[in-house]
Amino acid sequence: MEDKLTQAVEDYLKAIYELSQTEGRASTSKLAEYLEVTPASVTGMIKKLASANPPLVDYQKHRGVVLTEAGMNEALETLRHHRLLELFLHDILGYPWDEVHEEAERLEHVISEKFEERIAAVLGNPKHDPHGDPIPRLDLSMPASAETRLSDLGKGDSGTIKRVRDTDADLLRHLSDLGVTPETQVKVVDYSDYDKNTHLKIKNQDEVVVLGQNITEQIYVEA
Amino acid sequence: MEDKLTQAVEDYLKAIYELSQTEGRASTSKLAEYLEVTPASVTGMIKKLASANPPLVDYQKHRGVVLTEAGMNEALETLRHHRLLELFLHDILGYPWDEVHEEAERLEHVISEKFEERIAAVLGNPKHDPHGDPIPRLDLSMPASAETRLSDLGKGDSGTIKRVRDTDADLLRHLSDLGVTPETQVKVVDYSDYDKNTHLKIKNQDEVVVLGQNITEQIYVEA
DNA sequence: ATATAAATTTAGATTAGCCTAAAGTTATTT
DNA sequence: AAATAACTTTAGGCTAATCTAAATTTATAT
Repeated sequence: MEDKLTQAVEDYLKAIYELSQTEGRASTSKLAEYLEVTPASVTGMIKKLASANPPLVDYQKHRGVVLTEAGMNEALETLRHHRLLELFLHDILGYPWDEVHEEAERLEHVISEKFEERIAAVLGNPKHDPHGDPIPRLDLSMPASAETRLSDLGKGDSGTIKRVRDTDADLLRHLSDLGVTPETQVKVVDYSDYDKNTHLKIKNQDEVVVLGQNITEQIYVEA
Repeated sequence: MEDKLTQAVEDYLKAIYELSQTEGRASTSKLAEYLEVTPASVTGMIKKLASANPPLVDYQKHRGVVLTEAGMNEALETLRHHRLLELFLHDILGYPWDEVHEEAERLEHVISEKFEERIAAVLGNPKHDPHGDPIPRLDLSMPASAETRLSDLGKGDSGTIKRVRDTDADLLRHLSDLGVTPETQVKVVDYSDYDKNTHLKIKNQDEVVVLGQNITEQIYVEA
């Protein structure tokens, strides 16, 4: 029962975790899309996860899956690896913001607990990765993190950028160019109901930047 | 033809490289022993390597394999990853001498060229790993390294430890305890023809240590 | 030169994770 | 409540890398 998990299993658990954040449960098709495999492959893997010992997911046919306690722990462990690695690549090895995700995606499955422990120490047991995502602690509890989306702010509201979803490297590069990175203070100077565009004044910068809703929904702030 | 190699293929090429160092060629059974798989598995993989495009080994039935130019380049590339990682784990993350090999063994297959480039830069383009093994350069040429074995020294000879074979963690721990590590200066104070034991005086140390031939053959010195 | 031992190869299975195509289930619309 | 659309599962295959067991080849010793 205590066999080491394969990389594919770790990826599935992480994906189920991510999708459950917004959806509550993870459907076969959403998982297939997220992992870029066919739905049939997902069904196959889900069955394995559900009949593992201990079971890693609760599975009801045609109704998708939810992580069990055991599955959640594995997902958080992998997530801790991933986010520590992202920060390590950025802070210690000088990777740019938008390149850390891809490299961490491969390394996370391969590093030992010792490696995890060492980079956590070198980084000073950090709470957030370079995109502002919270890093699960050693006991797998989660540090608090901003839940207000930039898209929720109205005209005149101010806040500090805390977090940007990290899956799209192009978007990260774009935001970095515009100066929209964690800890930046911003103010919504205008909002257009017609095209859902947010006009943003960035502290210490003259130009006002305009962001579409698809982008402002990916950015979290603290008022 | 330009597909990325699998981890197993990289391991085979590296093993063939290592065995070829001492044997000139790599036999099926030696490879099987080295890689801890059955000879049948080796035969299967060897056929694949030989019929790859471009071929990675020259294969003659019942006569073992030799690396081709292409195979040699892949082997050296993986070796560069491995040895850079060992030094990185030791110098930057504070791993003890005897634990770097195992971790590097897994990471070497997964890091990108960027990661390689970054750690090489952080380490200052080093020529040797923590065991004294030479690190292939970016162009895959090899820095010079000591070729005289400690077992070749006679009574009264002195030298500086330069290199210890890195595959056996217990041995490394043992030598570390005894104070036999790279750059240490030593003198052979006695040699027993009967039991092939070397009696070694270590600079700045009172006790004389006794090493069997199986060990002194794994250690390289510079006169 | 024949028998035996050692090394190697062949043949056939196994496992993990993926695929396509067909069949079945659930949800939505009229 | 029937038809259609959307989603999910089943069934059967594929590839990579391994295994065991049997067959073959090479080397060694009488």
